[in-house]
Amino acid sequence: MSNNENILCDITCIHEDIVHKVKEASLREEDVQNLSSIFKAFGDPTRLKILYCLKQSEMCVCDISAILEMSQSAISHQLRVLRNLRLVKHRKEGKNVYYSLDDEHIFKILDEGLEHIRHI
Amino acid sequence: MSNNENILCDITCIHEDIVHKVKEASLREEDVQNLSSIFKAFGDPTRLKILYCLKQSEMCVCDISAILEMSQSAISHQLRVLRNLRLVKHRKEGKNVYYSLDDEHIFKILDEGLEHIRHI
DNA sequence: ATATTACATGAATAAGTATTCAGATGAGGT
DNA sequence: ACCTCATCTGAATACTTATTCATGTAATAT
Repeated sequence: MSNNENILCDITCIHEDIVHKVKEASLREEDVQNLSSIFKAFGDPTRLKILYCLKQSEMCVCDISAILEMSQSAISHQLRVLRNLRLVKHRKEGKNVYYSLDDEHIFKILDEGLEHIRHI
Repeated sequence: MSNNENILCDITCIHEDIVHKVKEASLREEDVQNLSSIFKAFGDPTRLKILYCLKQSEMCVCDISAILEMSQSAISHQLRVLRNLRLVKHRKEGKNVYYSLDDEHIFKILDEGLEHIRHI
């Protein structure tokens, strides 16, 4: 190490070559934020259940709140989060609002996750 | 609807057939908890960066803290979270502890997510 | 033995977040 | 016009969590 590339953390055991290479290949901060936001959305049990419901069928808010046995307000708040992240889309029909998954990728991410836990 | 399957929420617009069918096909609560825990782990920027580093190479704690320019303690705390969820494994060698991704699935989930945000 | 290094850990604090409650909006029916 | 129903929304609260700080531990070097 010897020379001090590391002003912030005074740790001396650094494997310079690896550190340098991996640091070069870092994700852009913007991508990290976007990506972690999406995973965070999947990371709440309620939202995960909602997404899993919508994976099976388009549905209105009251359907979801009936299935999950939770208040309509709680579901609505969570749907807003999912909407803002463009994980779900909605369509108005009379008094009802129908939600569905926005993208095939959402399917895949869900399935990949499910396959993982089955595998443990 | 007429009959009251819905004691918890007194909403009356339920599409009984869909609700019934989707409720049958629900994930087990245990699976939901496990799966959301894993996604939640991916949902923190720091942890996501750590995982992305380890995707490229096995690494010791101080390497990671150098790359992310964060305190060794912060990294260590997060590594514990990842360890508890079995997303990373570790190997001791002298004073150093080397971390790496535990499973091919972790790769895939990361990549699937990345592909998603590239696609927006 | 003593000092140093790499890492782990408990406690504390600050920031974030999920749900509830109360109320608002907007569409339909009477 | 009035009421009901489906949904949304802001505020409040209770809970979770990420980082820091201080300290502990185990391995190595002197």
